Amino acid sequence: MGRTVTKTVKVTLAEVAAKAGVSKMTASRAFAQPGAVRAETRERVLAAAKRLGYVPDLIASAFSTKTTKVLGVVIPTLDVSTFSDTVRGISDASAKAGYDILIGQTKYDDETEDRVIQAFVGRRVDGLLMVASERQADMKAFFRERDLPVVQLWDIPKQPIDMVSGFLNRDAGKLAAKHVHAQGYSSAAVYHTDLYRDRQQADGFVWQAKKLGLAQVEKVLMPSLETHGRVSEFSAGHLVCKDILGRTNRPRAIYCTDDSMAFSTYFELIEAGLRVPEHIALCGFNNAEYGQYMRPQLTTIDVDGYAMGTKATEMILTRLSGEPPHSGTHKTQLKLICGQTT
Amino acid sequence: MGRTVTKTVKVTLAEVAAKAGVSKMTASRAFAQPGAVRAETRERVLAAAKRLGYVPDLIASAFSTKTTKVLGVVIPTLDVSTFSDTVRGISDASAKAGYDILIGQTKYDDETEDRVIQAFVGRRVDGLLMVASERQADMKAFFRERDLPVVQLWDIPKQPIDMVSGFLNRDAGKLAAKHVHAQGYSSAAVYHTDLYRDRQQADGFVWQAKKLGLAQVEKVLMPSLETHGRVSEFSAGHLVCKDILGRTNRPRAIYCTDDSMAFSTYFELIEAGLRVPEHIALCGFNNAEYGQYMRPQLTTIDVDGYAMGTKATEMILTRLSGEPPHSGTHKTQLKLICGQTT
DNA sequence: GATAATAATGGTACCGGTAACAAATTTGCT
DNA sequence: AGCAAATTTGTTACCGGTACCATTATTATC
Repeated sequence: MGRTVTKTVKVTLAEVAAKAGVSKMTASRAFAQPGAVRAETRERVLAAAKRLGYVPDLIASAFSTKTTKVLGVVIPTLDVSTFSDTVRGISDASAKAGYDILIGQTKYDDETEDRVIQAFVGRRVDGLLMVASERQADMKAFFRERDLPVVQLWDIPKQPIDMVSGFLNRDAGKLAAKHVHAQGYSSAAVYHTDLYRDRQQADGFVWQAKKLGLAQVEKVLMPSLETHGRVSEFSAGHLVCKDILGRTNRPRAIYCTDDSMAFSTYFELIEAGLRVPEHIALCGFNNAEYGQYMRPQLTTIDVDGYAMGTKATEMILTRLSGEPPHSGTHKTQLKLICGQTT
Repeated sequence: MGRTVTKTVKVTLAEVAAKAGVSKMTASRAFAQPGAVRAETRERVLAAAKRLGYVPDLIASAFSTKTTKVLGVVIPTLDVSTFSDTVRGISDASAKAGYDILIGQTKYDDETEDRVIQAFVGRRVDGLLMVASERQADMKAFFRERDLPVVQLWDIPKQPIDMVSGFLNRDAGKLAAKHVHAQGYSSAAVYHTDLYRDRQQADGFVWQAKKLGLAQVEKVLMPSLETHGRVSEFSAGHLVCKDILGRTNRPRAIYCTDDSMAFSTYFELIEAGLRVPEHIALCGFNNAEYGQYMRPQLTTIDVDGYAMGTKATEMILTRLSGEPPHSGTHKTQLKLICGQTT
């Protein structure tokens, strides 16, 4: 009983065509344009393909058609859950349309970002979805020359590269401030990181709070939260609490530019003997799931990251289909989720 | 005033070569094998490339070399944070080696899984990293034929397809049971979902608990936690608590096969007037960050998902480099993190 | 039944790199 | 200087699909 080593190294379309007794071209059409081939012929080709275990070479196809059916997703980091819903939205929407996605991290580093973008362009992605970074104007020409559709996410830049699916981070800060004011708190502080988006939120918060006449408003920049190469805003809670306790006149309400920061701050405050919201009110950002299941439920700002992702993908796909997109900018709605911490 | 449309459609290597006054081949080598070209020539080529804005076509390169420098990552879902550390590990390790990653979701559906794998194979990925699913034996031949390295993650299947970077889910359950026993609790229950990995953990937990002589051990399967297409184990807390309260003889300790379940259960229990761990001890799984920053700190089992990802990637890369891999299976260490909920 | 219109199929070239080998140039050595 | 060895550069073919156009088979029309 001889062992049959099936070295089916790789089956090409030519072999399928030969087996089916048709030309390569007809075999190709049987897959790509089923309507352009007689039903009987098509079935013969498909049967042959199945029998031989043919898997079309998408690289060769991409090489020939100049279309990869791949989208590139550029995000700062996979560390935090901030972007996970967005990526999920992109993935779902892409999959539905038969596209695959390449994901690359910039690590908040310009050089790395360039490298990732360069790589994706080199891989001939059909479109690029990237979380907006501060430096974008100079890329505009680069993408336009290549006729590569781009959507920027998580911000609405003043000078967008191309399309946008995001929101104004200043608006998030403003929304938080409005809520703090509406709840009747007369002083507040916003704790934020050095990230562009967070700084924008902090600015918006202060601007709005002052406009509404809050007696005292502060903006507190957290030091770098990097611990052995990882950034975790959870670790900020300790610092936030320490800062608050160290103040002579404590803010009555605080806004943290991320739920993870608000979350850890909450427990630090409780441990320090302060009550939330009786002594200090607390508002986070991004509607993390844990915040909604903790008790008291965390007040936060919901960003529909999933919709932001699907919308962005749809914009790309619409552009690729040749139709003119309805609008180059899609604004994601922000929603304040009032929990029990304010 | 005529509008000058700069249609720099695409610069090819041939154009760069012409500009530099060398052959295509020499230009190619200037990039791929810098040592094989005279320094002066190389610089001339690189200068020409830069001047023309040349971006190498990685599709053409892949087509020619039969090597894409892309790895495929197949995970059940991007919904939950379970796999995010692993993906991050894969991404980091891949990027370091100059590889890019395609990510696809199976949605815990066999057909979808097949489609994703088929697509990745069609895209000629150099390697495949996939979270182990229950059905794998039949794929073995498929991948071997194509000489495609595969690593399965998050489990150590009895009949692995190829390489493995994971752990025995039964071991996680056992570890939890040992801890529960060591803490002196004499009865326990494990709450788990219908997922294969969770069932394995539950089995391990019961097995070990019984072996250690716990008076009473129960296994409780949670109903499907799907809500408008999304699975969230956070929503299980309510059910877990209700189940516990409904019992005549409550388990003294409970193990949830995911931190999100343990987390929401904790708050439900507290709200129901039970104290943790005085009335009921609680142990989760997967060392989610929020669990470590909440107070009381959640007892959990740490899986080094990041290392699992980097290790898996290294196994693939080693295989691709031609060296024989040290071992086909890498076992990720499990570690019990004792918080204050047990 | 003959011709025109339409549908189905086939032939050829090409996408942009690189492998493999050949040719030319430089270097080392007596 | 002269020749072998080593280095550098060039030539050709090819990877596996698909676009484009030519050809053949089928159907419709009078």
